[in-house]
Amino acid sequence: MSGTPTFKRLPRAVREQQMLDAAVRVFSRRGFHAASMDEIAEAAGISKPMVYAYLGTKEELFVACLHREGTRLMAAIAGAAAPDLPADERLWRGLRAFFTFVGAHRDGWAVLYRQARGERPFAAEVATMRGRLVEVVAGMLDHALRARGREVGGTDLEVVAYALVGASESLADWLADHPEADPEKTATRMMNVAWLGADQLLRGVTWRPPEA
Amino acid sequence: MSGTPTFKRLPRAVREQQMLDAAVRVFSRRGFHAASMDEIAEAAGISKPMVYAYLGTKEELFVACLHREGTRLMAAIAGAAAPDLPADERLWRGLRAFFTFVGAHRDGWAVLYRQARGERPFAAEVATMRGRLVEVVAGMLDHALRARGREVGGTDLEVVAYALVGASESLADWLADHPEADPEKTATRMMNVAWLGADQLLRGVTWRPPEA
DNA sequence: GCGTAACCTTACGCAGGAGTAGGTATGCTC
DNA sequence: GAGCATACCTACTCCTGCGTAAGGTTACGC
Repeated sequence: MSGTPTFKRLPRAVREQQMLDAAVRVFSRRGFHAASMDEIAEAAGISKPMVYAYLGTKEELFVACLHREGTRLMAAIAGAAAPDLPADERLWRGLRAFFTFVGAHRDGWAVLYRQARGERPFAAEVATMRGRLVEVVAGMLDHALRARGREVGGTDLEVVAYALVGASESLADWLADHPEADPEKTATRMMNVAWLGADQLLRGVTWRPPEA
Repeated sequence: MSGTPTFKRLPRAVREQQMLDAAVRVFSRRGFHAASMDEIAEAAGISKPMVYAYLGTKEELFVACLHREGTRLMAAIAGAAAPDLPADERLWRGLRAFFTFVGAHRDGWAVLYRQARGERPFAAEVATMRGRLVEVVAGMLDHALRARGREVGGTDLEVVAYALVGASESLADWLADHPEADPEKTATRMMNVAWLGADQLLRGVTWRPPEA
């Protein structure tokens, strides 16, 4: 029987990556629960027991996806935003790397941001990653503040950083749904909002609620 | 058999609200798929067939939750941000209403923001709601711009509005996880970031990427 | 050339959970 | 107080999809 000449045999490392690719694609569209292991196996061009043999249960497979995509994303950002640059330059490079990455890995982004957030066992994983990002941004702001001889409460700083990260994520999500949009231009827009606001804050300008 | 004297009979409208309350609570914790109709029924103090009789299938039940919580949220914001106020005042009141609502309806927020986003059939629903919000914010910015004799491209405006909404959502999510945090204070922090940045933009200040 | 290990398959067991059938109790109307 | 509609229940059916058992096939070392 040589109708379909039984696909080539491949070394484990290669197959694992193929499986992860397929899993990310399927998870991104269907979500964790609605995705079936059969569909993932088929998308990977392999049979189901192979997936179990190499990557473990469905949950472990999802975590593996999360780790791979998350690590790649963080590496892209960290690689771009060298710590010895001035704050605005660092922010700019980080943002550009971020949006470029999302533009080039829409599925991975969808898994990280849309699917993993709500599902009980995975949310913590993502939260930790975001936490590291927030810390970096907050550290950047703090550094810039001290350079200007000013100081701001830790929580305030953290919350501002959180807002900036959130805005970026949100724009990234917009980008993921608009394939025609330019990542670099999106990064510029984000930079406009983020930096102009942050810059004001750094100068000591603040807004206060009306007394009424 | 009067061990548990079979709970009181209640009119349909009341039971429906109890069921929705329970559903929102369960969906917010477990997500759409992981939540079981049995658990929801039990949380509502009722048996499963009643849920089907009143609210329909699981999917319809989820949509009903989405609608109720979404409508409440939008009403809270719209009721606070009267269109005849100056832009900053409007933004401030809208934000305050938003964060107050989220602080008081954490479960509803979790369903809207964490659970409904990824799941295929529901994401569109939420996207539409967010779209309306973005439009309102963009309209506000546009109005403020014209009042200062300036004008900005539609896409630019929309993207900035999107970023502001995203940052707010993100902070709201932070708030949902920090019961001790004060909604009003969070709103003030958000206003600081949003308005200072927006204000700069309105004045025509922009940031440009370095030529390098 | 032959054992052995790694790669890969078909075919199944089994659990959990969506949705329903069919029946019971309670209040409301006249 | 008979009849009817509405509120409510227990106890099923059936399907989907996770995870596995048991067996075939290709490469590689010696």
